[in-house]
Amino acid sequence: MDVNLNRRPVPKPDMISNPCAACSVRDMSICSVLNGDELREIASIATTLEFSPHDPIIDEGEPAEFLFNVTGGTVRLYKLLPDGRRQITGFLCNGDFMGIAVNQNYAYSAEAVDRVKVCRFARNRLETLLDKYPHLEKRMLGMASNELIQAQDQMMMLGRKTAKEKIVTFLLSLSQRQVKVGGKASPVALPMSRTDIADYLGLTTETVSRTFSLLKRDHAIRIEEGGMISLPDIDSLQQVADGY
Amino acid sequence: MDVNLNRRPVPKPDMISNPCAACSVRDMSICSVLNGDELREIASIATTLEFSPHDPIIDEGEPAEFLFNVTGGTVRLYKLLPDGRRQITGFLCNGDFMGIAVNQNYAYSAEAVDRVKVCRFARNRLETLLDKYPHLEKRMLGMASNELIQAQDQMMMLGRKTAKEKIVTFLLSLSQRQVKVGGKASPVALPMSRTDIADYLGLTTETVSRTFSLLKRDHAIRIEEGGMISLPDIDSLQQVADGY
DNA sequence: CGGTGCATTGATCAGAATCAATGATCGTGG
DNA sequence: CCACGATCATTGATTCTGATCAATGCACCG
Repeated sequence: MDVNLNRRPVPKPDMISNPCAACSVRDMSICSVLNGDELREIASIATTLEFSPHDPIIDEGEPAEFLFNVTGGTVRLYKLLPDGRRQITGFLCNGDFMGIAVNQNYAYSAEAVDRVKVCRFARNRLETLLDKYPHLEKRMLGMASNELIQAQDQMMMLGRKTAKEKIVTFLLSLSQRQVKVGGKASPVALPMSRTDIADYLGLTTETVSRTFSLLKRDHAIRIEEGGMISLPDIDSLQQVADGY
Repeated sequence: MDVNLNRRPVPKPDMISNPCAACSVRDMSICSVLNGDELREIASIATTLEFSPHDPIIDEGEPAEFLFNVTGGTVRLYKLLPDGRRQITGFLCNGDFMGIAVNQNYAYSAEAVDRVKVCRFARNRLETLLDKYPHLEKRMLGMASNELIQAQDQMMMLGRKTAKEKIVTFLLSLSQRQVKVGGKASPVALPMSRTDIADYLGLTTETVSRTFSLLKRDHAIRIEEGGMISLPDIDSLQQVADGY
């Protein structure tokens, strides 16, 4: 997913005067509701950062000083129990906003899955902007609503679906996400490890692996070059995911 | 949707001029940020309704015409799979807002657990008010944030906790809720059935029942008059809930 | 080449589900 | 007022899904 390994892109002229205007994920992010001047203003409080795989981005419990917009790569959000059990609450990518669910302190941790680019805002300065631009605040509320809906689907998955249903639901959600950002539905990229998938679905790595093997055997999925997974019959997978 | 079975309550005098000012849950609800005039205004677009146990309040998939504030009783939010498996995504009570996680259509269903009172707003009229009063919108965003944090805790519970940990976590959350609305921590009221608890925790009724028996045997909980559950040692229960 | 980390596969186990029966509670009507 | 039925909760016996324990395979990299 945009693994820009070595060099960073050479800034184009318009990126210097108004970098956010040239942002590739602007349409999907909170920034989609901002006009040119507003974009310039938000650019002035934004810092772009890059993270390597496994780098921590935020730590649960720390003061919530910053909010983030993911502009490249994949981020995992997770919580830990004292004995080390981990629940990944979501994978974020292009355009996703990180830090809505925050009071004084972060309620979860975040790490880079692959090479990640983010846009970072100081919390208090972003809040000033929110006060100034109610339509930005409205946009945030809209994004929070969507996250809540997703969270409920996730609860259904964790509480009531079988291992097979979970895996298929997961693959379909990745597929839909790819479509939403303008990609193809079928060969799905899996940047995260089996352990990550397990901790997201409430399973173990072994069960994830076995379930993949099962789906392969039944020709419900096929492994392509570079670990991409193709979904030959999305409709029938959707039936499986919904428990029919 | 509007299943107001018999009669509605007789309004008291102050409820007529400004019913919301007298609302017992105002401090906890979205309305806490509104002043006298604003309260009068929101009152003008609000309808109070009552529901009996098991009455449907909203239906997943229906157009999201209304939003609600719970002012009494307990509401269960849930989603269903086609084969009938149910996941309860939350129990709402006094002061909770219902409908943040809503686009054009409701993303979940809601039913009355016991006798429920709500304040109902037409969605479009409430949105007009949100545009007019940015601090109300800010309040909504704050409530949405809190719901997201809760949702993440819920995911951790569903995905990674054992049956015993789930039940104890659940009891403690009820206890904390009681404290938040000004009640006592220890004898906890359980208005919902074992089946509801099971569908909330991703368990079966039998497992819920067995786990209660286990906790009773170990003197971790005690059943009081009227089905109230007392928690003799909240600190040690907290240890269990956190998986130590 | 050998090491390290990740994925797969196998064997066994355990926690919770399922199937089944009994018990408690409550509302209703005789 | 009691008896009956309905609903819900509890308990027991058994099954089964997914976890755990363990070994092997595979790819990447110094």
